[in-house]
Amino acid sequence: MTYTTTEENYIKAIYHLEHEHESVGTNLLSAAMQTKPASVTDMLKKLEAKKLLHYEKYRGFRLSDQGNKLALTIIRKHRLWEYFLVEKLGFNWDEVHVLAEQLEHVSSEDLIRRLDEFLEHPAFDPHGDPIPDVKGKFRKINQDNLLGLPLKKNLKVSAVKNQESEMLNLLTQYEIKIGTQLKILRRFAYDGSVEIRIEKNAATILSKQVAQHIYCNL
Amino acid sequence: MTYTTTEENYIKAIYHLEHEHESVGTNLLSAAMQTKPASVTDMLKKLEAKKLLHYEKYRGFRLSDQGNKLALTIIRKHRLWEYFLVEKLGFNWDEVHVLAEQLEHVSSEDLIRRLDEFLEHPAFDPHGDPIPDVKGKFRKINQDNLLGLPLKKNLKVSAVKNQESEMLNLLTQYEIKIGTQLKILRRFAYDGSVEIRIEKNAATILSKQVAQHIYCNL
DNA sequence: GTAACAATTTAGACAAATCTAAATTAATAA
DNA sequence: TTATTAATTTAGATTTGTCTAAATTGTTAC
Repeated sequence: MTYTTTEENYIKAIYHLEHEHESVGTNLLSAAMQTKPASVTDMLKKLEAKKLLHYEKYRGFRLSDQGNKLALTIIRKHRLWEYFLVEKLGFNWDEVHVLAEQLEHVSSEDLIRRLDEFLEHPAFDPHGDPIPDVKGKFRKINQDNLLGLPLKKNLKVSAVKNQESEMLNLLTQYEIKIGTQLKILRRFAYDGSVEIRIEKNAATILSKQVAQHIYCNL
Repeated sequence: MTYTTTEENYIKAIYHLEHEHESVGTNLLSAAMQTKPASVTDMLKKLEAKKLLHYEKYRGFRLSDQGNKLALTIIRKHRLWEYFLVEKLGFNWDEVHVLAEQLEHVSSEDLIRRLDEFLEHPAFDPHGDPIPDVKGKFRKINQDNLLGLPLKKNLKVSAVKNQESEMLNLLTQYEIKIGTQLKILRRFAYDGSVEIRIEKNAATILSKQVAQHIYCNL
């Protein structure tokens, strides 16, 4: 079975939404896909016909096993390409997401197998997200964001869960990247901002919006 | 200006046909694109509107300067990816054409610039075809096929101008690749076949169909 | 329990790239 | 030069993914 780029993008979006929200509906999906709810309904029917999801009209939908598997292979391709772009071609980590969105739809199992080998089977992409293996398995890591982690502990940044250039640029400004050592000094209830010390530098305050996307290992 | 994958494929096909035939028409192009002549006419109008070619109905068409430039950037991308697939990922030269057809449509000047750098500016792809530089310039080489080259001279294979897997497989069988040394012993007028000696091996006879696609430097 | 509202779906239309069948133009051959 | 043939184009339809506007279903507040 082969799938169009659009179909693949829907499947990927549904996968991510299912992991970020406990309930996913037509409206939420249409926002994520930047289309209208009516268009989503049309596509849901098509994806159900292809057995990529379970769907009952007006009641909801969720990925089938097959859909889940497809999502993982797309995510695997995306993250391998991101790793390639940063490690081999020297891109900055904030430039690669858009490119990987194109490359992830190139269809060839053989290509991905060889790319994975060439890159020596990386386990994490440049943003710290785990790369699924051929079977869709990936390392589960215990991580939380700066809003939930304990104070005064030595932490190491393990992931950044927002791929927008503006966000990643800001992090470069703060000198925060994957692997950066930091300590949470305190939280301000008023606006949810977080004071941290990065390595041995002076303390800085991160807004809640920024802090919630920075993850460290427990 | 951005172009759809289909538009790019038309432009690339027209470029190649213009270099292989002195006259290119709707029928020839439709055969190359595996579509019907009527579809070609529709696309010609669209490409003219985008100023990629000059077109007068019933009279003919040819690439404009802009179209020519676009063709060269697509060919550049295609050949760089082929080089990458063979040299870095270890593909055989007969497997890469189809993959490169997908990769060539990934749009990012930056990506190609970096890929070119990573590969250390290769001048020829794995089939011996020259890779255009950023400005669309490429090394002109004096080469001819085994039907036109002189007898009894030491020759070196510089290109194979047929990317079908069956053809390239056959060459592997004969142990012919880019750089192979050979000598033409004689030609048989009856069927156009050519007797050659490859390196120090026993003599073999190649059919006309095969011989015409093997090119050597003069 | 039902009225109001929100979420979702249907109906009908459109652009891109294609098709078939019919019409038109150009080339050629007598 | 004109008739025939070949090449090309037009007309009208189809598929994919999208849209708007209207209808339907489900949920929630009273």
